[in-house]
Parts: sequence; C-alpha cells; structure tokens
Amino acid sequence: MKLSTKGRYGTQVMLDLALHHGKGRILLKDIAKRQGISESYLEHLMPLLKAAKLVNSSRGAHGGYTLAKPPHGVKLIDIIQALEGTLAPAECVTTPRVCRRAKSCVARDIWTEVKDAIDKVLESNTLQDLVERQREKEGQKTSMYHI
Amino acid sequence: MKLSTKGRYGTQVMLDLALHHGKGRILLKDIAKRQGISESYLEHLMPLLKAAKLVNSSRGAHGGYTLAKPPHGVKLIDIIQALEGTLAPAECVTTPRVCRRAKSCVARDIWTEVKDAIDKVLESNTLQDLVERQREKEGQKTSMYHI
DNA sequence: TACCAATCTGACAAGGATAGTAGGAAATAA
DNA sequence: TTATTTCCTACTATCCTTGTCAGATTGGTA
Repeated sequence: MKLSTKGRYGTQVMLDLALHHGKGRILLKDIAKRQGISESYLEHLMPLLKAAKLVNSSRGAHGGYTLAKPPHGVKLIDIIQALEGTLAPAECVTTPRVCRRAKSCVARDIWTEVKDAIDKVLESNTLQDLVERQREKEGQKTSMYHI
Repeated sequence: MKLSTKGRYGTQVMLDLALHHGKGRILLKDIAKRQGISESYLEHLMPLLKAAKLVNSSRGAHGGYTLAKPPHGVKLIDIIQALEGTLAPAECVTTPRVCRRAKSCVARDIWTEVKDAIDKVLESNTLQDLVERQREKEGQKTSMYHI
C-alpha cells in the first residue's frame, strides 16, 4: 500500500515551492534539479496541482510556478488529494456500490477507520509545518559543524 | 494507495474462520463460496497465512483450515503484515537506504507518521473485535425483522 | 516583427504488479 | 484404493506506473 510517485514527487515540489515562497516565480527545471526528479515527468503533475488551485503558473520568459496560497494555508491532504485522489485502503470505503456487501461488512468499517487515521495526519500538517521542520533540521546540521 | 486483494481477501478469510472458530476444520471451498472469492485464487494466500502461523491446515479427506490462535489473539496487523508486508506509504520509511536524502527528508517524517497511524488502528483491533461487530450488526438486522 | 524561454499537451513504450487460471502432486481418511 | 483436500508450479492477460519524446502554445524581450 504505497503512494505513487505522483503523491511523493508532488509533495517534494510543493515543499520546494514553500521553501522559496515570496521569492518570485520558480522554474520547474530548478525544482527538478534540486529534488533529483525528471523535469519532463514533473510536467505531468503540475497541471493537477494547478487544477486544484494549489499553484499558479505563468508561461514564457520569466515564467514559472508559485504557491497559490501561503504555506500555512496548504494542508498536505490537499496535495495528496489533488494527485492521488482519496487515500482509502479499499475502494468500498468511498464508493460503497463497488461491493454488494458493503453495508454489512465489518472489514469495511476497519478500512474506514484506517482512512480516517491517515486523513487526520495529513489534515493536521501544512506546508508551513514542513518548512519549519526542515529549517530546524538544517539548523541542527550547521550547529554541528560549529562545534 | 490501496490494499491489494491479498490483504482484503485474506482479512475476509480470517474473519470467516473466526466466525466458525471451535467448529472444526473449515473447507476453503466453503469460505470461497461464502465470501464470493475464487477458491483457486485463495489457495495462493493460504500458505502465507500458514507461514505466519495464523492458521493450521490439514490435507486430505476431512481436511481444512482452522485458526491457529483464538480470535482475540489475532490482531489485524498480523494478517496484513503476513499478506502485504509493512504498510508504509513510501518505501523509505522502512528502508531508508532507498533514498540518499532519507535522513534529512521531512516528507519522510510525515510518511512515518502516517504509517504509525495506520498501524495503531490495525494493532488495536483483533478478529474477536470483528466477530463482535459482525454479530452486533446481525443482531440489529434480525431485531428489525421482529418489529 | 523575430526569437527565445517556459509551460502545456498528447502519444507512446517499457516494465512490473495484480489477479487470476490450470494442472497436477502430495497427503489423509474411509 | 479411492475420494477428498491442501499444496505447488507454471502460465497468462490486463492494468498501472513511470517515465520519454516531440511538438504546440504562450509570453517577454530586442
């Protein structure tokens, strides 16, 4: 039960944009380089993030991407939802009609609890939280070099 | 991010065995019929459950399967672990070496939180809990007919 | 205008995973 | 010995993932 690269790469992209928030338009080329991901593959994810109104884009010279909202306004679940759809461990959770027995199925109740637990984590973390964690880690790293 | 049929079918099989616990050996054929799953496909899952010591089997006439432990002794995570392996949303959570940046990656911290949240749900539910939920639902159903 | 830089779009393909089916071997009870 | 049942191996069809590639479109600049 893994996320696809869409969800993972997309999160990296959004985090990269958050780290550069307020510094103007960011080139996908640069994000791809920093994150070590194929640019031409990322090109397929960006329209999804744009459709979800998570990023703004502009074409042409001096074009690039920016966050559509400040980092504290973007929950991780928004990103995952845009790229992977709903994160339920079984389809019957969100689409009961796929299984005739859905209503009376106790396994489905468990899969629903699992989905809720996942959602709770992704609801309660924003890009701002990630940015702060990252800066904290970087702070620890440099202070180590200062010993 | 879905469970495969292994995890889902396997849970149904284990629940079926739990519902018939104490009634002797259960035929896979009957489980398959009750749960509406191909028997020949289920045959592939059973060795995994056996290897994890969750079921006992005996071949030949009057053979069949039984739970290896009472229903309250089997956590759902045991079943899922046997059939799907660890439920982490990204491989780097359990195998950091797959990504050079794992140690400093804040996304990985989130994926770890997600994994822990999933585990917590599956740790805290046993087959006995499922059996009770099921009987409760069935009770409601029959009492409705009695109105 | 002409040109360049960047996003956007669609077609295509390799590879792997999933979800089975089929056939028979091995074990066990009657 | 026969019927029953689990067990094991091989095979296949289909779908999804993860890209690559080529070009269209848009916008800024000289």
